[in-house]
Order: sequence, then C-alpha cells, then structure tokens
Amino acid sequence: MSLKIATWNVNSVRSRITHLLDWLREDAPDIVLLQELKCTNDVFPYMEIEELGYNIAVHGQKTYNGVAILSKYPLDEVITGLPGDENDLEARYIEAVVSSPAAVLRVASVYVPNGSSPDSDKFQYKLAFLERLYSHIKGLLELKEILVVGGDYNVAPEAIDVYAPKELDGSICFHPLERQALHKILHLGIYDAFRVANPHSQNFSWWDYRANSYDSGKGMRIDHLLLSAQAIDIMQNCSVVSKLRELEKPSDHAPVICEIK
DNA sequence: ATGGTTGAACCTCAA
Repeated sequence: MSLKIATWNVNSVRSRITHLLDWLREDAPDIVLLQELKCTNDVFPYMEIEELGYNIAVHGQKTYNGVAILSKYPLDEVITGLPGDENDLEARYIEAVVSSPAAVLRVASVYVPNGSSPDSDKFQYKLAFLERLYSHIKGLLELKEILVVGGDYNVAPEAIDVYAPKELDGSICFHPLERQALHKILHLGIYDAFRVANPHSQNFSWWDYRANSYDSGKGMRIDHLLLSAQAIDIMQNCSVVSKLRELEKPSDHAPVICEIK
C-alpha cells in the first residue's frame, strides 16, 4: 500500500481543468496540493474532480492566489490562511488531515508570494511570509506526524536548482535572503523530497512562458514537497512530471510527485 | 534582450 502525493501550481484551475482531469485519471495521485487557482470557492470546478473520486478543500480568492487540497481519502481539521498575521487576507495556505487506510497524515498546500523584485515591498512580504511559514512548520513538526508541506515556494534552494546560478544570483526566486529563509525552514528538520530522492539531478519545475524558456532549458526548481522525518523515512521516490509542461496551453509549472509506502 | 507570455478582469496587474 502506497500513497502518491503531488503538488502543482496550475496557474488558473479553470483554464487548466482539462489537463488536471487527464492527469488525475492517468497518474491517479491520492493527494494533490494545488496553487494559483485564480478563482473564488463558488466557481471552483468541484463536480468534475469529485467524479474522479476526490474529496476537496478549497481556499479561493478572486483573480489571484487560491490553494486547494484534493484527496481520495477523507479530509478533516481543515485550516485556511497561514497563521501569524491577521491582516494578511491572501489565500496562500490550506492544511488538512488525511485519513487513509494505510496512515493518517497532515498535508498543506502553500503558495509563497513571488516577491516581484528584491527591492520591492512585495519581496519584504515574501520574506515575512517565509518567516511565518517557519514558525507554523516548527509547531507542526512538534506533533511528530507524517507531514507533507507542498507547494510553490518561489525559491530555488541551491545552485543546481537554476539554469544559470551566477547570472541569476540576487534575482527573484534565487536571492540570498529568500534562499536563507527557505534553508532556515529546512534546518528545522523537514526534508526536500525531490533532493533526498535525487541527490544530483537537475530537474526544474517552473519555466517562464517568455523567451521559449522550456525548450531552451531555462527553468528553476521552485516547487517543493517538504516532508517530516516520519514521512521522508517511508518515501519511495520523487520526480517532476515534466510532460504536463509540454502540452498545449500548459501551466508554467510542472507537478512534483512523491510516493510514500 | 529594461524584452518576452499568460490569465483574470479590465484596458493593467501579478507572475
């Protein structure tokens, strides 16, 4: 008995619904963490996804952001919004407990702010968000559960995770301050599933729509599945589902998927 | 390449 858990920034769930349904049928992930729904809860395409056997928890927002959890097993204890700032109303975090026959686990879907440019206010919001995520994950890890915090972190952890590390050093998604903030989260003792499963592979999860980036291999690995010790120790594999970036009208992100025993 | 593309909603913003 194993569980497939994936994260995917869909860049509008309504624009990507055909790709999403085809992929759910083909790869049959048990749990999917979605980001950038770009819609409110009332227009989320519940019916088509439920027909494939998924339970759904959505934290939507008009136009921007929006996160969801799809699960073949029941979802309980749903939390929406990242704790730590009651003035932050952006829909960038949802968490739930999944009860599968094999195990009970806690999962979260997170959409870290892009940050725009390192000299902008949005970058300060990104750093503050990562600090709040640090505090929240610190608390979750004390529960000593099987925990998966997956999403679009908008940060590439290491040089191998970007196409041109020297050229990109200091630019958005690869600035020392945001990398430090992500490393601080990892140093709590939560593990980057892709890097644990593939210590030396260069596989990106996002490619800019512009300048033919996908075909020229200019991407970054900014989508991550972070697993607690209880989860990483039973992980079997982790990979990027690049084929979804090759379809007509793709998301600019490809899913990342792992399997736990 | 101070460009380039995409999506949502409005003709601009965020990514």
